[in-house]
Amino acid sequence: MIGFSVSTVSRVLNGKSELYRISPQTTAKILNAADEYNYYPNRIARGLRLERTETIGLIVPDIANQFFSYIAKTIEIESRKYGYSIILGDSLDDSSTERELLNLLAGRRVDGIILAPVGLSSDHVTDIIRKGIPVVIIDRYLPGSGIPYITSDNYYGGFQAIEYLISMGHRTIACIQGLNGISVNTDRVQGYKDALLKYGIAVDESLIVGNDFGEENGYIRTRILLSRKKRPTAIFALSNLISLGAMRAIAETGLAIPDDISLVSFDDQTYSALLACPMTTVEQSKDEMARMAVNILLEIINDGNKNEELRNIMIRPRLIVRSSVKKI
Amino acid sequence: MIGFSVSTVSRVLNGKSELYRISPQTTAKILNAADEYNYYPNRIARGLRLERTETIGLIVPDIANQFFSYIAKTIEIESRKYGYSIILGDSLDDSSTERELLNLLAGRRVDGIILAPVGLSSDHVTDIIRKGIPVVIIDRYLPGSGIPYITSDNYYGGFQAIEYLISMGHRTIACIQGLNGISVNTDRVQGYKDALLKYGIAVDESLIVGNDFGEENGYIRTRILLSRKKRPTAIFALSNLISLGAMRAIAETGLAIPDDISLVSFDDQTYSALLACPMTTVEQSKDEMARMAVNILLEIINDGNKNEELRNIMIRPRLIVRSSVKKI
DNA sequence: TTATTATGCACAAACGTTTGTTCAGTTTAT
DNA sequence: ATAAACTGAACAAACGTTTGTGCATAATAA
Repeated sequence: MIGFSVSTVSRVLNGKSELYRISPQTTAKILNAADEYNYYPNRIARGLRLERTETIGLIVPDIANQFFSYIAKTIEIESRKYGYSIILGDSLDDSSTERELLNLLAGRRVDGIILAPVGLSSDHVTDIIRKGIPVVIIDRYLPGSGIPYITSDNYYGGFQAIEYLISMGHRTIACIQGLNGISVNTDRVQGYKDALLKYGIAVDESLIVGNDFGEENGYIRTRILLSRKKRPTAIFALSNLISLGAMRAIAETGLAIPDDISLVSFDDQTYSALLACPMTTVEQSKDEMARMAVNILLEIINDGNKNEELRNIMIRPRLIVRSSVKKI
Repeated sequence: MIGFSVSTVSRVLNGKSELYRISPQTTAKILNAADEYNYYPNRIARGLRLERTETIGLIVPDIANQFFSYIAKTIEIESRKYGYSIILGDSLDDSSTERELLNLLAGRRVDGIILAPVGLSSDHVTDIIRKGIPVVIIDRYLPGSGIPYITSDNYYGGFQAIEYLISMGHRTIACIQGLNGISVNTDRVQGYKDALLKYGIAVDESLIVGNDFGEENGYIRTRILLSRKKRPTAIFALSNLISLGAMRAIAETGLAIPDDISLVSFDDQTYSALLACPMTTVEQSKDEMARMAVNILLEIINDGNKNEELRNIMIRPRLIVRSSVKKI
């Protein structure tokens, strides 16, 4: 650069001047020169030497889904505070793509991975962890895997929603599920069932339908539900996409919310309050989930996660009552 | 690994067996071993040696905005096809954050950057390009900078929207702008003005308000517009966020769309059709924009962008007529 | 049989950092 | 005046690849 050895420059730029007894004059000269030439160290070389890339992999099933894009935003901002960058992967709600992304990120030597998993199995995830790359899971958890997670208390959310519907006089409440078997879904459905039971309402399994968190599932299942002889008075949609589909189906059938049918949805969205009928939703604290994910992951990266109690977190969601439920 | 030198392994794994006369037996052995031990080359070391990280930086003003998250999704998927990963940066609609991110990405030695710029100036971008990192700009363009861009034909979109409003009998049409001075905004407003002029309607500058693409701007400006003595019969909102804010303001004022006031918005959204009043929007082809951005960037990365005509692209938007405009 | 060519792989340098160690030159203590 | 301790910076190895080159051994040609 300007006559000093690279080692000296490196130490100065890393703030280790006095640790290695670099004179203040030299330090100043190097700092100035770095500034003047707009010099930024090559992070690739740095990563190779340090075996640490200051990079976090983020895998979500659908970044275009506002639930995940909102989380991604907070994760990016929070990570950057600590010098970490985000490598983004969209698993397209597909297990094999998720697997591919995990390997890709491992090859890129990310320091850790935040994963919103798509499928039911956790083998490919534990494979990655065995390679020494810490993973924390958000949104869902993989029971029995021992992988740290941050999720909403979905049982509580489901329970609250149904309790509210019951308090509004509803007795025939349909539930349009997401992917069966994953924790998010199971817990919400369990909350649904337990709330019904608490008020002495028998669970009608035929009212629990669907197997996908997407819009199409919401649409199709609602069409079918609406064509039943004994039509439910309310629908509990387990995702924002499902509720979007449900709304489309309801509108196409010529019915109105909440007059003809009531609707409660999981996941509050920017537009929830502005819909044809402002929607009553179960709001998950995405910000908190994202921030905790980053902080726990960094803790594991840096300290190996001795802090056992930080491994599994459930955040209580909140019912936002608007006007998509009719009192009957 | 299994008795062969690293160089041999490298050549085999890169498919250069016959080029370097590695015997089929050796090739097979190495391939098997790599598979068995689940070996993936260290992309950091690779990046250092190759001076090519197969990584693309993506900077957007707000990844939680569906417009950008949708684009990000397509960019990620399209890039991955070619072996590239995405490093995501959210500039928070803030110029200095954008600058910081550009330097960060340069330090991380991304092979190229796709940028949806926030501000008016292009100096910090040309700095990056001078460092040898290709940049392509999406959504907007920076006039005079010579930086390749892919954008919607915003003039056309604005023109179409207003022409439609006029055909529905509207004469007093307000326009809530985004950030003044940037191309997206200027072009849309120019389309607005020229359409009015074409039909002999004088442009009333006091009807062109606002200076931000966010929801808050839409809200405030609409509140003010609605309180005018001579209330406009229609509002043209230059972004989806602005229209969300406008809707909130209209609802709070106790008015209804389209009976009391008509609304046309830029940017079609998943929920546009499902709003209180299904919204008439100017849809931008985000998919196409994203895919072209990736392909043009890769072309520049690989061939240095000899192909001059691919540097500046305008994609025609499409007016989707729903029911947020009343015939008067 | 000997010279030539072909075959199959290993060697070593380089990419740009970080960091333990070395080593002059200078100051302090005896 | 000499030995000891300190000061300030350079040297060199290492991180895991890729790739030009070298070098045996085997196959072919003369």
